Amino acid sequence: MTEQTAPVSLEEFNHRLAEISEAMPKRLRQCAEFVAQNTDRIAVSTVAELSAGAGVQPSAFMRFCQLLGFSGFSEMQKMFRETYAQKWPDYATRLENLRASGADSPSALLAEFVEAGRLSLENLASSIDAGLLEEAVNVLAAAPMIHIVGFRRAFPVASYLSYAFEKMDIPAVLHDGVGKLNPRHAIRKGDVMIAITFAPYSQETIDLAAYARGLGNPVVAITDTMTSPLRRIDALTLAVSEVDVGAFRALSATLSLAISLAVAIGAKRDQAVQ
Amino acid sequence: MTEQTAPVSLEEFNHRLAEISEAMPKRLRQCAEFVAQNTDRIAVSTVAELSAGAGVQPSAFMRFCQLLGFSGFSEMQKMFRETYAQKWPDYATRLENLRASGADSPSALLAEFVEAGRLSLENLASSIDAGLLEEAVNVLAAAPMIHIVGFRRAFPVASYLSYAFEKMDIPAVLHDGVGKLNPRHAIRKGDVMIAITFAPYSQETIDLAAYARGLGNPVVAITDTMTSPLRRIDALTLAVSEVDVGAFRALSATLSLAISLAVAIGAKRDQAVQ
DNA sequence: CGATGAATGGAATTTTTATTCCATTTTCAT
DNA sequence: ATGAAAATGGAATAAAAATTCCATTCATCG
Repeated sequence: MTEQTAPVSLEEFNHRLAEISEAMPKRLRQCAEFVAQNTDRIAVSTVAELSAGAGVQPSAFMRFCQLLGFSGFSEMQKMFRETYAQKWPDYATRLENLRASGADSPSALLAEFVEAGRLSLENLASSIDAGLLEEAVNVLAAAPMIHIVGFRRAFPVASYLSYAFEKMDIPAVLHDGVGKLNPRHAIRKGDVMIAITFAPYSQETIDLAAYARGLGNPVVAITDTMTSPLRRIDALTLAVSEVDVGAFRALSATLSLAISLAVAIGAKRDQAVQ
Repeated sequence: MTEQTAPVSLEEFNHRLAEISEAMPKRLRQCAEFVAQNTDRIAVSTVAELSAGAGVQPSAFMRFCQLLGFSGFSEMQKMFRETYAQKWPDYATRLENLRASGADSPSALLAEFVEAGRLSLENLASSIDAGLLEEAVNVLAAAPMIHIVGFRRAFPVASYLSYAFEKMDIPAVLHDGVGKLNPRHAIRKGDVMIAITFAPYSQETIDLAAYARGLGNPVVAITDTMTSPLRRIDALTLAVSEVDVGAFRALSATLSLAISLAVAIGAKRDQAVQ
């Protein structure tokens, strides 16, 4: 009376999982959640390991397998082991495969961007000036209000920072240019600004940063080179260089820097409060 | 008196195998032969299966494992399973250590995020379904208009896509929720939507995607697991899992996927025009 | 052509892992 | 609140797999 369907492929499996995982009791949903996020481990793990990962008892995991239509864990694992061969190759091989799938196929492109991202991250880690970064964190952690500005390619970074600050209850405004309002009046003396811009530098960002600097406020710049125009206004400059793919440039390194900055500021503030 | 070396990586393993397989007795050479040709099965097979495949007795296979320097088959298999599995398990621990050792300086944090970003990119490369990706590109390249929706943590991704499409002169609208206008009327039959959301999934995104789907329009989802609610509305789901640092999660992999998608769409459209 | 030591096959044993069962707790409708 | 049904945890049991052991075979050398 248990089985209705027994998924025979990954797609079927995922489909079924999505289909029924809503209507599951707590523990079983935990299993679904964990499995969805760690599908690749099923083939090489034991019930004990997986159930521990999901934070449930082995017996619960067992029931989960049965709910999906398998007779038990072994049968489910068997399905994954059979489809395992393709997933096996390691990162390098896999990247090769993606590349090989046709010069300008989406997957080949993805492989390029992944590689570029990894290189950018490496660069970032080795080129960042720890002293400058720490100084920026200190200045920002002490700020009564943080203003964030960044347009065009820098806007995703700005909005991500804004999101992170909101999550951590750190007062921050994102100057997003909506409605072409003049945002300058929101900037008070003592506030700190994070200005983000890359070549070709957007004038609005530079202007706003210059204005803030004119008030004597500190400005932290996230930009692409040390010779960026933000340098001229004496901003605390954090330089990130992204490796590009053809004419395109991703944001992996920049965003990693941004999130680190945000979390470090959050940590610092918490310390200060205690 | 058994062990001399115990290989700890695939390279070491292959090396050792080549090194000693010359001087092996018949049955053990059969094992070596078979293993060299079916390395990928080791992680997911039993001694019985492998020995049968090699045409020898389980006990012979056992001796083969020991000759290679392992205590037995289990130890050898463990090596293969670990090589395969993604490396995040000890992440929480590492962060603990970081905190404990007082090394939660901004640069240490940055190092963590960089590492997490690199792992996420690796995972992305090895988990993406090339077929699905291509399908998504095809659907989007043919769209008269692309609608992009993503809030909160997904918003940077959405805005980045919007920027990329603008650069490439691809008609696209970013539904940014400004002014709480009801954006549904902008969606026409035949348009395609890119919906981006991560747990905890934002209702607005799901609703809008469901609405578009209700019109019969295709929806491409960028989300975190295969069990995401977007799956339910039968969206073309591209799953990306980001490795997180403590409670925080960057966007390296997601953005790389997004930019690849955008550029691939641009390329495809250019082709079509010519 | 034997004697000796390495190699082998297969069964016995041990260990690990999956699965079931049931007492207890939680949830929910009444 | 109260009882019925569903869900859960944990231990008991069954099954499967790994490992060892030893009698037998095979190759080698005097």
